[in-house]
Amino acid sequence: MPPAVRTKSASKTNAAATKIRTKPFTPKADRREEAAKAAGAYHHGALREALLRAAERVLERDGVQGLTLRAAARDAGVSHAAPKHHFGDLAGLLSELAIVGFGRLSDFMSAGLSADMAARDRLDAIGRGYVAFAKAHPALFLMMFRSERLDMTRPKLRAAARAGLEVLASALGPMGSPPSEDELTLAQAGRVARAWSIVHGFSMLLIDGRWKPLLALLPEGTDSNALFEAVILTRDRDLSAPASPIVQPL
Amino acid sequence: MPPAVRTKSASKTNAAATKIRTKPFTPKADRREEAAKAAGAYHHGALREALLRAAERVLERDGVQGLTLRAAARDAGVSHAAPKHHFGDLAGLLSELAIVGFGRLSDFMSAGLSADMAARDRLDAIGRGYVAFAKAHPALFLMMFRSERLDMTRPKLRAAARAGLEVLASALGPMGSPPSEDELTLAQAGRVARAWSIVHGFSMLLIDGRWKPLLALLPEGTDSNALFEAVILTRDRDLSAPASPIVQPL
DNA sequence: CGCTTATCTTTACACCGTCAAGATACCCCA
DNA sequence: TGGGGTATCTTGACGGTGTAAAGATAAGCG
Repeated sequence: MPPAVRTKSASKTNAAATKIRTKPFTPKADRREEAAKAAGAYHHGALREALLRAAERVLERDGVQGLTLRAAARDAGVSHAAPKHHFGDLAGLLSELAIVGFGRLSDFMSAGLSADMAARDRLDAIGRGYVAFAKAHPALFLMMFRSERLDMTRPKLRAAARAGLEVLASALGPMGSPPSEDELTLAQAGRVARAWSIVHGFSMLLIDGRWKPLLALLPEGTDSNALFEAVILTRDRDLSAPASPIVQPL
Repeated sequence: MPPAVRTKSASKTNAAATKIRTKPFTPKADRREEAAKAAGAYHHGALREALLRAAERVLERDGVQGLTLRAAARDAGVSHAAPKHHFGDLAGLLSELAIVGFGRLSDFMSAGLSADMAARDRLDAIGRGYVAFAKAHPALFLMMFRSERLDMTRPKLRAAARAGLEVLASALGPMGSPPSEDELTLAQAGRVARAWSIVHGFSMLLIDGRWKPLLALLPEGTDSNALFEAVILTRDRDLSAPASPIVQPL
């Protein structure tokens, strides 16, 4: 990897570099850790949460490549091996962060919903929320869908990832009840998969900058939001599904 | 990073580890480099192409995480810094590999086409090719859409990436001529973006294993191909576009 | 034949993840 | 009240990585 910019707070432990000292390390309590930490204590007290916040800061600052265990530890003001006790390894830290990310994604998806919306308006709103989340937190979004760096065996992560899918499916019809207790028709699954593919593919390509050539062919000033609205407008005409308002209020 | 498995060919230079030797290194010509290399020569002769092939082998063997400059050099049987001269840095190697990947993706997309197909059949065939490529070369596909590891300023890479988009767009109507010379209506762009989003999102989620929870709810034995066919079946009914057979034969 | 240049190796450095050992502080129970 | 056990955090080490610089070799060409 390239030297990984290290945008700030690099020279933090080299001041007074005497090796002999009574208190080891003196972790420089000026690092803003709200009040959860006991102001310079050897034991941090809330290092786990502090590391998660630090990891997210690093993610937003340096992107998905810049988020390393050591960078998160650095940003939290602790030693490079401190995360080990709380997260085990890098996949552990990323997985925990991905869990909170999926929660936030669900919030974005249901943010534009109101109880009196028609079924397809609900779907549109959820899709807009999905893309808005990807746009607001691109690095976090990418990280959430990089299975090779996550630990997908963690039940809480699997559950969090599945919850997002269910928010989406909830707008397309009853997805737990109809034929048998928990069997889906292929047509139902196709609609869910289509909806998810559209919003996910659009988001991925947006983050990766792949819409730029297309936007360049459009009238001056057309942005990605307008493009996504155009995608929505060319929607399926045949919601031949029940389309009944069985959708639970959410 | 974890020790990066290093599946084979690890003990290759430690035999006869005498530091004094007339011929340095003796790169062990048994590495199969077809005939392009002069059998153990100091100068490889075709190292650039050999490194690209080696990189692709590593990619298929160890995934997108396992592909490093040193791993590619190892697999090609040269020293770890050898790629520098040909590719500059890691982004250079990955970019060159991505270029051949985009070419192959285009081949997959047009593989199922025939001249007498209706417009929407062409679109379906192209989409199936897109997903088939992602399934056949998942690691390469992922790498092609990881802009942070690529060098998107390279004109050849930009052109290669754009070519894929144009194959897709060619099935949706004339995308270079209609209103002005090179302006697109928002509706046209919306159809292109929708089609690309669907196949790309489906592929990404497929590689990442995100369809498993959905497939588990479907009748026993339903695989991802069936799911994608279901996605296609719930297609747009309104191809209100010209739908004329202006599409060039390709 | 000898010089120039392209190609490849060697060495070195900073950063990475992870492990093992040690230091410290908290907690709980005697 | 104190003391031991344990959770937490630091230190140091190892092999991995990308990449820069310097040296060695071969190829090409006058």
